[in-house]
Amino acid sequence: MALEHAILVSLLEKPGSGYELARRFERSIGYFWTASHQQIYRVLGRMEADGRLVVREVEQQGRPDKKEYSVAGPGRGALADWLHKPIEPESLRHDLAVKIRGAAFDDPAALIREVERHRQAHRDRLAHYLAGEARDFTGPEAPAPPDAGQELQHVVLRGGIAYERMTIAWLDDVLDTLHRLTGRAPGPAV
Amino acid sequence: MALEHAILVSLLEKPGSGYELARRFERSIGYFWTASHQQIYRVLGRMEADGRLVVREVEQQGRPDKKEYSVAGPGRGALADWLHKPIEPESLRHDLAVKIRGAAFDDPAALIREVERHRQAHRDRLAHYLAGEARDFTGPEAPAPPDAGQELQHVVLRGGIAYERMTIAWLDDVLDTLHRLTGRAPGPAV
DNA sequence: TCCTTCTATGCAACTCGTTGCATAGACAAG
DNA sequence: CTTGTCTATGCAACGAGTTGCATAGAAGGA
Repeated sequence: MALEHAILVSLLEKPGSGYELARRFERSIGYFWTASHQQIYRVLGRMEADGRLVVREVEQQGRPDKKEYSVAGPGRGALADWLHKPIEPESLRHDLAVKIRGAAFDDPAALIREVERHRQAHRDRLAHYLAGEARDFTGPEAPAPPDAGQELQHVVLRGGIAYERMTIAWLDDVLDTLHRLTGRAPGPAV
Repeated sequence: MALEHAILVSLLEKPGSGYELARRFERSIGYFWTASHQQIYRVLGRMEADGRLVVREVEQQGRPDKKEYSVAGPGRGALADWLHKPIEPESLRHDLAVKIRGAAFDDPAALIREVERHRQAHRDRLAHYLAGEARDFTGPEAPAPPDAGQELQHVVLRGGIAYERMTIAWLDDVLDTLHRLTGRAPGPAV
């Protein structure tokens, strides 16, 4: 149930509504965890019922009212418990790799466009991460000296950057392989 | 439902029982997709009911009988459909990153052991992958020249190797950061 | 006026994935 | 002869995650 913990961390960094959390999960938190708004609202409701969060109705001008959540004592305790408990090193779930291996039973050439599309998506993400890094950590606007929270956010972001760079390089390798196979043996190869 | 497709690919590479598939998902297929035996048996049953797989009872000596599954025409068609349909670039789900960011609200030093443990697990996986690569692709026993299927399996494995190397380097970065924070500001830092 | 977009919250139904448990044949060690 | 291990299959219950739909206030444009 790591979504709960990701929400606790995000709300400790800054209280917010379900809608705001959903947007954070599209950017900074989204570097390492994703969630849809339906999931977030459901979990927020449960955590509030369990006493891990407190909610405050906030009236707004020019917008619908919102419910701002923040972390209660038991929520902080639950997060601390989880932080002190070992977790299993996660395993990959990589659809594209399944496709690549499946291409042996279809037309490898047909996969080239798909791989190029993914490569572009990763290039876009990398650019986005680098822009965020410059804005928040390495640029002239960045706070100096950073506190522990910022150091930790930065090292997580560096992980995202390393991941995207590695993935782009690997997709280049995949494209080379597909071109080689296509040149050598056009059409289905089984 | 990529598990279905991963099973189809694996059974096209070589027919097998649920038990055998579960073991493959602990090794070669497991480089990029994981599944427990319960999940596999359930999906195998459904796919057989849907006519995507055919099953054959095989009597064995010195072992319980097994059910050997292989891919039927409709299964191959379903795989081809999926291969030709674009998929979304996957997003990460990285528990450890949640913990690292959460450490700002706890004791960063307490995380060092956990990160070291993960680092060791990734080193072990890397060694395992490299051994597999030498055995199947780059060593003297490897088939030469490889066919398309082997080329594609190899490039996927190279992706796993690149991922592990990247992750180990990143975890070193994380450890440096945690040591720096611990030396500078022992105890909780919020 | 209607349409769209953005903010904001939520339900219902379904599939996917995990956890715990159960069964059972074959074989080896003690 | 019991215990443990490996092979082999499976159910039941639950929690996690996705998809589709619904509602509603505020703002801006056609």
